[in-house]
Amino acid sequence: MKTMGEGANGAPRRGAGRNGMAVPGVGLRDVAQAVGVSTATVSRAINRPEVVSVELRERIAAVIADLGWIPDGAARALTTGRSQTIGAVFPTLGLGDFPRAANAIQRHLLAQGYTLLLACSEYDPEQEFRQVRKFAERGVDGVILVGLAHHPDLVPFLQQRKLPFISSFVFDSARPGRCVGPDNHKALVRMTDYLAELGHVRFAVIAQETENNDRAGARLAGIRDALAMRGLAVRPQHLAIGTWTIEEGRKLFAQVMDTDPRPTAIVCGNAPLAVGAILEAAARGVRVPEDVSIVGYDDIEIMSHLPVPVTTVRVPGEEIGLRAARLILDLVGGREPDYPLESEAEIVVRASSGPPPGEGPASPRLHPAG
Amino acid sequence: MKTMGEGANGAPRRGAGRNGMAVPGVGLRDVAQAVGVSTATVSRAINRPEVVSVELRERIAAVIADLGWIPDGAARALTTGRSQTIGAVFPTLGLGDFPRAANAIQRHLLAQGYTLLLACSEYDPEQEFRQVRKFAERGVDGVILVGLAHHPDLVPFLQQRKLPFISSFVFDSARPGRCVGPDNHKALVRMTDYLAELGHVRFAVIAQETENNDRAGARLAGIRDALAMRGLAVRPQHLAIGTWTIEEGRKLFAQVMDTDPRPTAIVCGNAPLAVGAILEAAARGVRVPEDVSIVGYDDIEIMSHLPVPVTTVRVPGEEIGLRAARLILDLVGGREPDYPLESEAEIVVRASSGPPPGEGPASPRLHPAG
DNA sequence: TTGTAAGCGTTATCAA
DNA sequence: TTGATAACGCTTACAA
Repeated sequence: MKTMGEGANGAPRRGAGRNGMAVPGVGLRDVAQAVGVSTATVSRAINRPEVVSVELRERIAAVIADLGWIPDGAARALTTGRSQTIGAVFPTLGLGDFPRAANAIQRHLLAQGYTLLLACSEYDPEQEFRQVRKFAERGVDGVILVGLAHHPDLVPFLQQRKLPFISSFVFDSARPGRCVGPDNHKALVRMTDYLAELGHVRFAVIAQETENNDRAGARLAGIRDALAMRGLAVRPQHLAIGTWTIEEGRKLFAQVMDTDPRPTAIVCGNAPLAVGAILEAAARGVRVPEDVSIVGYDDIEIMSHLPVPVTTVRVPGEEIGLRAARLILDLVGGREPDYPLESEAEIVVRASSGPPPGEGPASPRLHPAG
Repeated sequence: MKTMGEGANGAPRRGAGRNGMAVPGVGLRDVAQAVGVSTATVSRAINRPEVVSVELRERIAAVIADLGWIPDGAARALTTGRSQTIGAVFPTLGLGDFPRAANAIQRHLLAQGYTLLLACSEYDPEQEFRQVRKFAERGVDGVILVGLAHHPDLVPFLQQRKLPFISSFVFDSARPGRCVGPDNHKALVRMTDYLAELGHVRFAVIAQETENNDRAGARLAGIRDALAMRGLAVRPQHLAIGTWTIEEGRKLFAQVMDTDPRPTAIVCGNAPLAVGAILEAAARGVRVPEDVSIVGYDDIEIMSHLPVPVTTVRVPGEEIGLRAARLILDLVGGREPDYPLESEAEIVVRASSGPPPGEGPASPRLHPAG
């Protein structure tokens, strides 16, 4: 068993350069050597500059730039126990506000010196869990999730490892401080109330599967609860569950419209479904909102540009992303958030919603799709 | 100076548990101790199982599962010099095929045990460079870029560090083996030829800024070259440059249509611009394709569902993502790719394109927008 | 303000 | 097939 002997002898410690990471062959030691100081000093110069004399600090900076040295994140993570890395798992990147939020998260993290690890669950809890495990392996300092419904082992896993995590795109007053987003239930209560006040009583819902999607579930519950307050309910044949494509929206729209009695208002659970519904209505010659009102969820750009602009719930994806990033960083840093975590989900009223057809002088209903 | 003394004495080496990474307090050593073997053996059991006796391998696996140990990526990266991590910088996640491709990359990387670091450049070369430097710091094993136009220092930076990198969403026969994607120039030559053969001679183009976007530049050049072959050119007032929103598409459509003579065919440089153009045409009562043909780029779902389905260039984003992932992994592993790197960009003809209005019996042109 | 040297949790090189 | 142990490149007490 021999001693470490490292600074002691200028031994055959490092040749021209091993590969390793950053710049092949240039490490902290080389910088230190070039400047003529110890590695500790160089390290301090980057991490706590105020503690190093100005003159030295500048000399060090010059050499670092000159050599093009970049600190090795792995080594740094190993010693500090922090990777300066946050993992986020989204259901998908191709839907609604997710890309916007991902972008915002990434931007804020970068500004704070953090890097985002991004993964998709494809609405599969197993896959989500797998991604999170991978993140843990990569040593992320925190995890951003979407929604509250996860693999049963996921939360215990995170807790056991003392990994801070938050849920985004949801707000649940029961879990303050760990959620950022809108209250999905409340948002759809409002939307439903809005339609009910317009006079609608026959509601149809076309939405995503709620199995592994608590947000979709909360929205559906919001509709039901708001209707129940008025003694109303969605007829079974007026409830159509599917995926999140325009194609699907067309299909489900057709499905709920081919019923008797027809609904007078259709609430769509996500943006593509709403787009599909609007487009299918146009294709079938169903007038919106004269024959039927259609409302959506998520105010993506197309919503306001369709031939019939769509009344929808505006979820501030950008804001949610920013707050999610701030919150997880605060949690990682052991700080208490002092900003609002619930995002207002605003109802944006556009041309696609109006009073039901039977309103006022009982006008004969058209059946252009028949 | 003292000796390492580690296995020698069961010294006060590790208490109940430091924080560090993975599971607080359980490391490779703990597993080894629990099984009653050396750390080396446990390490081998995970990395080269075939070299460890079956009996032992199983015992080790059991203990690992039991203790919930997850190898520390930082430590692993430090010793191996590989982080099992790939960085990708996209211009944005909210446009065309990027989300799809990102998704595909991520999926393939995960399947190979890699993790994706994702960042956005927002079409800013400075920001792209910054992101790449961050990646280098994190020790990524390879980098996926979009396009060929970058910050002048970017490629030298990558090369100096011997970091493998590829360009996606482009194909340039001059740089075989480092690009995956469609030949943007060729795609628009084809599209332009298609329109020219329909009889069009007055072309308008509404497209993105080409400053930091070689792909947009290549597409524009494709249009110009194809026209030049026929002795044609885009009139200055028929060239409108902007961003990538539906709103912008409407505006630019209006702009090029408010000219005299009007174009008979409008080529849009990206999907939102095309959507905007189609929608604005509808709003203005301009008939498509009777009054004007409109074609786009990127076959996102909405393209085929608009009131007038859009003729467009279908870029196989999923395929590009998958190939990008394979290619960068092959480069990292020192393998030669044996699969095609150029993706066919197919022209999908839909209702938005047809012969120019003046064709055949010189019919009087309508000016419904006037 | 700077230097010394002990780790951080793995992998990998020898030997056994 | 397994074990002992020296790195890996950095940060951080502790000393000076």
